[in-house]
Amino acid sequence: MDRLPNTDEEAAAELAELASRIAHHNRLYHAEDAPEISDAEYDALVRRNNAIEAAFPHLVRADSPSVQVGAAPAGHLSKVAHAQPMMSLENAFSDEEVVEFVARIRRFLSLGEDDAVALTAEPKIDGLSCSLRYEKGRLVRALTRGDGRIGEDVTANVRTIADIPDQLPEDAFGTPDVFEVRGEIYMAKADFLRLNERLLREAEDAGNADKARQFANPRNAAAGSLRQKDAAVTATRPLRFLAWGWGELVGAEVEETQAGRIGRIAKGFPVSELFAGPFDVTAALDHYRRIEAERADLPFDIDGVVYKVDRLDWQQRLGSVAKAPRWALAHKFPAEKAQTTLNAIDIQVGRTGKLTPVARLEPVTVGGVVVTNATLHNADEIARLGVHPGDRVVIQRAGDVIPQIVENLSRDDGREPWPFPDKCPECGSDAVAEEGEVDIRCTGGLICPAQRVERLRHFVSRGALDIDGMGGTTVESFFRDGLLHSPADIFRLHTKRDEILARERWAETSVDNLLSAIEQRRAPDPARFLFGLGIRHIGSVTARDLLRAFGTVERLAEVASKAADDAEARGEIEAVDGVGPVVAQALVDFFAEQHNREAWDDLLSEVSPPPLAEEVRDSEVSGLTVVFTGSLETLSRDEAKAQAESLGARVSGSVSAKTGLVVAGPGAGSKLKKASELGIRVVDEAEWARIVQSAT
DNA sequence: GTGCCTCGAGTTCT
DNA sequence: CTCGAGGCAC
Repeated sequence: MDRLPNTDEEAAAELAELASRIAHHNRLYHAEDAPEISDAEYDALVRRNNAIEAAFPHLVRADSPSVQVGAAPAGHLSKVAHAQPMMSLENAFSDEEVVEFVARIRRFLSLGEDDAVALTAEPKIDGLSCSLRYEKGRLVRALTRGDGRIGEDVTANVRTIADIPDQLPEDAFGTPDVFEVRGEIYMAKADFLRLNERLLREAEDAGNADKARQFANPRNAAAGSLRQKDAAVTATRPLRFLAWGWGELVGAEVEETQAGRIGRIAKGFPVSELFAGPFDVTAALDHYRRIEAERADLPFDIDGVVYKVDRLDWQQRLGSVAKAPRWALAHKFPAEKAQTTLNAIDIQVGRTGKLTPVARLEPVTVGGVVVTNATLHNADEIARLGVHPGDRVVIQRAGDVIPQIVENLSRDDGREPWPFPDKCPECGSDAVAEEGEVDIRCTGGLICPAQRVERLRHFVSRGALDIDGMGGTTVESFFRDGLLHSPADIFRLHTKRDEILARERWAETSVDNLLSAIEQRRAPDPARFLFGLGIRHIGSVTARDLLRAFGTVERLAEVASKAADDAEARGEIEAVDGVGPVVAQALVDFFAEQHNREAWDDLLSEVSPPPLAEEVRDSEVSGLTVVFTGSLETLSRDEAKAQAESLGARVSGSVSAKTGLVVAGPGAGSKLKKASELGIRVVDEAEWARIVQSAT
């Protein structure tokens, strides 16, 4: 590193420059774009900044990056890509599934009768996964799991956690170039209770006990505490850490087993006392039961047991499927259940007119959160459960989140089934099920205020026009107060500036921001625009496929109108990939409807979606059909597909004589075999990245 | 006609 | 995230 500045002037000037450069790179991370510089270079900037600040403490700027590390502009944390993705785990809910997991591994590795698959087993702590990156033994960055590929930078906050050392102990680790330790940040149950008491006391002292912000459960408390903007607040929160794995390793000593490497990590980090193995399946399941028995007495919340294949070379060979490794499994404890009273069954009307019954429940805590609503899906589900308002029901949170009613304790088949309405509760129109369908829909169409508001919400939603400052709640309240009736009205809101200003919580700046965000959408992406219209069966993917075929929304409308009585036009629509008779009919119906035509013309008098312009770069795969197979490690399927399309290639799911290139990741099977039989070029993910890079 | 696979739609809570 | 329906390949 360069020498430090000698004078205040030099130091101040360099700090100013560093502040602006670091802020610039933070913005790039935040925008989720490919950063311009590597993590190491970024860290060098931050370290340089900190070194100068240490020498010239009186010059620390108000906007200093050291104050803001981990805190990007709007109070959000900056986003950084993981060096190696943090995968999630496949779940199992029964012993049989665990046995099948091992059998699958045996098949995959073609093991003989005598080869035993040894597993480790450890409790799965209910906290936040976090990856700690040590370079040359020093902690340089801590990221949350995020979506697995990109996490949130919580370095400054993590430095306040006592369980996490700043420096890897050299006697156990040496000084590897890169050593990423992964584990769980959590809050112990007792600490959680004390924290809530403290928060309540502090609120009382401040004279607003009723506004005390307490946490619902230890997991939320840990998440809320870690993701603080101000690391000083995190420092006052009792966070803890348990290591369970690792990420990128460069220049580190290599072990042969999971247990071996965890053993070494344990020399620098807390590791669960219940980590055990290697086991055969029977012993692993015994360990599961032991942990389950101790569950209530453990100092922290757990939601299952994780098994991992002990041999690291086997882990390597097994690779991963989609987002989860094949060599690990989370054996979950049975979902927590609770009893409560079904107070009422309300009917919600969705944007397609679907009537969805919702159970309003007497609030009850299940799995750490208070549940008050649960969907009942449709009339069939109500009949299956035989529920009526006033019944006692059993609910559970399935698949970790969404509450569902699993049993009706007051079931009495002598009763008439709950009368599902045959009129829309919002507009009074007939509500009927279409031939062969379970769902009951309001026939009111645009007469129905619920449908109108839901369609407007959909129009501005993130996958559609995505207008900043115009969320679902805003749309709803504007609609209710008559500022908006149809999508086109959004683009006429500028004539109602004073009315909006008169509303609560709308000041000059926010109104101006909203209006300018709306102006930015006068020429919306045509595929998002089409998707936003909410035509049945036309989701985001089909909308884009249609525009690829027709170029502009005007041309699509023309063909769809003609197709009502022109077989040739209909054929043109059905020729689009992924569009069959049902989707084509939905499109035709939409344009045949008078209201829709009027709304369409009105809307197009305000906005002009340009022709679909997909930048197609020339590359060695232009015009070819590409097939992705096996697991992709640095890309999601969607991204890979988007990349291929941006290179003018088509993407297909199966290998045939028409395939031009196969991109195979680990675990590729039959498709890879077929490709080699047909003599098709096969490349790995790294080679694919090169092809994408070299496109012009 | 049968069986994947993909896409659309609806949903809970913080 | 999960379910069901639509599309398409075999």
